[in-house]
Amino acid sequence: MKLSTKGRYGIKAMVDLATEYESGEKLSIAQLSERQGISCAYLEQLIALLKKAGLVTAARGAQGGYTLARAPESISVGEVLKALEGSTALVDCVGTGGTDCENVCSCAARPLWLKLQRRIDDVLDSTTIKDMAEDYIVQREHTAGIEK
Amino acid sequence: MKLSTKGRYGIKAMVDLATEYESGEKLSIAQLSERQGISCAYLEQLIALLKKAGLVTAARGAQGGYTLARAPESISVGEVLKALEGSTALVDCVGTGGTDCENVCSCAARPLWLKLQRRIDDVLDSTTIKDMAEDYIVQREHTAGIEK
DNA sequence: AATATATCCGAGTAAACCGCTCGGAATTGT
DNA sequence: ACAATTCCGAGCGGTTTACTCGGATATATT
Repeated sequence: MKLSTKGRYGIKAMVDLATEYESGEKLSIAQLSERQGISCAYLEQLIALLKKAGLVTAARGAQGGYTLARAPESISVGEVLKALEGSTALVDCVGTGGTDCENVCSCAARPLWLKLQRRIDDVLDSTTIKDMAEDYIVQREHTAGIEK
Repeated sequence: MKLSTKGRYGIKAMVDLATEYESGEKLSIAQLSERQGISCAYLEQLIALLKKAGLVTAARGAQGGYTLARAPESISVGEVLKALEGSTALVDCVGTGGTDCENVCSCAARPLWLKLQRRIDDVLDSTTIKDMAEDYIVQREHTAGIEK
């Protein structure tokens, strides 16, 4: 029942990209990797997933980099997680893609999984990358203040 | 972000045991395995975890078996899951056992994980094995009716 | 045109985890 | 004594995780 680093790192990268959305600045893998403390080569793969899902756009070549494909307030955390992990379903039989489980209607646990999944998706779908970026900026400034 | 079979099978076994709690009947691994369609040898391991956590009590020897250690209404699903999976935390840094993550206060994602975890634990801690057993019994009777 | 800087892409890999099996020791009712 | 059980540790094939690496491709700058 753990979230993998894919999900965690990918979210962090998206939040970081969101902080540059207003200015339109691009961020390269190297920059993102540096700022978030994630391995370059690995991050590259995660960004590829986000790109495939149409969440970020890339500019190739020198001075290239990535930007958010849409406004951060229009991107939900759930959407990002889905792009990275394939699905946010805790149990296969409550995923959006239906189920292979043939005894759904005699499974004692299914009502619980459904309820649980609904709560999870509530949070995931109602939180946007912009919400997170705002928290992040506040935190960053606060930390900077302490270090002075 | 998947729940393993440990958690799923273990919950099913607990629910099955709950249906026999009133009568005081024991269920052997073989019976549980048969009734829930889970491999004997594997189920044995899961039950061992539940026993270690004090959720079931065992009677050894011939005519032995397992019973719930406490009333099913006093056992939350969260407790069972914790015994089986070690923790219900989606991300290590929001687990009950504190965190090893040294940059908690500069992590953009932590507020999200905290919120998400709180929602999950709400559901898990407020649902009891008895609740599930009741659903299960209703379902069983309904299915039996259809088959006639 | 050359070069440096990027993204893109596929392959590989060590370690952990999952889901499960097996063999046998210990215990206890009949 | 015997059969039915729980108890316990070890093993194991397959998948996933969390990476790394090497090189092809694109492009801004000089």
